[in-house]
Amino acid sequence: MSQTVDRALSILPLLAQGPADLGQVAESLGVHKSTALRLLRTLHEHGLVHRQQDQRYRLGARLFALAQEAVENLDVREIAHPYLTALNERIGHTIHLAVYEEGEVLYIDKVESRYPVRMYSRIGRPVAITVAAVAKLLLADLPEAERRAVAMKLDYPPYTPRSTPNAAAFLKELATVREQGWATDLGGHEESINCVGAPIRGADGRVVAAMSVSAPNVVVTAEELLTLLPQVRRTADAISREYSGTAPTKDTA
Amino acid sequence: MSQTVDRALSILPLLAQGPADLGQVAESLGVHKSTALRLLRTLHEHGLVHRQQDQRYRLGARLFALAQEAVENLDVREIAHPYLTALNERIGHTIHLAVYEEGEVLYIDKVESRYPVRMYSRIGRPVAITVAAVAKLLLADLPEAERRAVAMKLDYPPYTPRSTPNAAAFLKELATVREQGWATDLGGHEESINCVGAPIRGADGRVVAAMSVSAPNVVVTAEELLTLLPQVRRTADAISREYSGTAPTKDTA
DNA sequence: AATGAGCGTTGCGTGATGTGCAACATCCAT
DNA sequence: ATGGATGTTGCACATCACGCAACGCTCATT
Repeated sequence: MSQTVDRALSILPLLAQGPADLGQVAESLGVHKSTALRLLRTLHEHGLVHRQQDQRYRLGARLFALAQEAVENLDVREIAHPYLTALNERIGHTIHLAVYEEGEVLYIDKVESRYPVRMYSRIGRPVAITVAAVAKLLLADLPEAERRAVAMKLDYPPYTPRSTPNAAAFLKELATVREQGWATDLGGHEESINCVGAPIRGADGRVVAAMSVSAPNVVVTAEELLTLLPQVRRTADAISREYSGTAPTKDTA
Repeated sequence: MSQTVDRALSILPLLAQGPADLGQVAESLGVHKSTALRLLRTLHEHGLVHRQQDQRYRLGARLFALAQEAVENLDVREIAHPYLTALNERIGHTIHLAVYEEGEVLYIDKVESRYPVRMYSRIGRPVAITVAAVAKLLLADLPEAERRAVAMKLDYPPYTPRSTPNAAAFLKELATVREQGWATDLGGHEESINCVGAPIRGADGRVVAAMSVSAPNVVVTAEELLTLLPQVRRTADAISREYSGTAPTKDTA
């Protein structure tokens, strides 16, 4: 890996948190100001970084454009969206769509309870990977080796008493999820929130995305939420069929 | 400018056009394959590029996550404020900045006529949503469905004879505003006060905020106030550019 | 005004670091 | 089996990125 590029790219997440001046960037990277300046200039020339008139640096328009392209390349999202809104109109609760990439699980779409808007709320944020239903679905489908590797190097924050406590429990849960073909998160992230989720599969049977329905238990109990599971699975299957081409392929090749 | 970083960043727009394999990347950059490999690896480690099953490279979802995080941490108010005070110093009248949130329109900044001091008189308070210029601008940009839903469940208080009387009239007004890209409130809230406003847009073109200039018609007539429209729009556009990270400065090219 | 602190910027000598090469590893089609 | 196309590795060279130190600038303080 290239040191220079590595440093330059490390600036991006830094600036994503908010504007920063040259000194702050240099300090965060642990390099001399002149070095940071050169890196920032290069990023600036490519439009990834923008300089506001107080001279502080921010992420630039080019990065937003690239992000747009990147998400357009995730064609699962495009295909799934109408199904998600349709399901949302029937059952009303919040619906998430997530993908696994490079050790992370990311929300790539969200349909808010009630309104079909607010699409850009928490989309893009990494998921609470050890507890979320969608995360379990995505990780459960990884090859044994990678699954173990990922599970081992995760942290297991005790969000609630029902959070997944450690790697062993997580792997066991993943095995269950893998077998039954659906997943839940019953108060594992926030005490009062329950989720049920189902996988979306590509033509080769591999899980390419996962969707879930979330609701606070003041609105529906966990048991009631589970009665929605068939609808969630049917929706996920419908998306899978369209994504992998119209033919309702069954067996994993 | 750093050559290595420059080359690495040049890969991103390349991949934005679609997936590419190592050879194609190397050729496009005019470098040896091994060099391209190292750059791609570094990008990969930062999650900016993703390797799909056929080993070709494409843009990574991390880009999306970064952009998302960046916009969440962006503060329109902070960015807009210097522009608002600058405009205020030129034209003197009261200037408002407002955003839409959860069915409401809220003032988030205000520069008082005459004094460039920030007065937190009504900041944070909901706007007279059926008549204010900023409210029209913000609601006009909502998706059709939500716009109708909001318009329907609003009250239409007859502040003055010129107030918006009902949902139908309001929706018609919103259509006009949407089309022309600016809005007015001519005595719709208080008989003697007129406003002209313009939208502030984010990188994706969506309206993230709206600004307006207000003046009592004992100081300037409605016609005179309208002559300020170009300045208001220019200011709003400048804020939009700054907000979305579009570089206004051009020198070394 | 004068002083100084803080910040961004510049030019430069040094050597760490990125570079291309060539050989190797895989895979697939012939 | 054989060849070609593609991704990967290790290495010697010199390019290119590094930190330093000095400069210019703005702003606040005296």
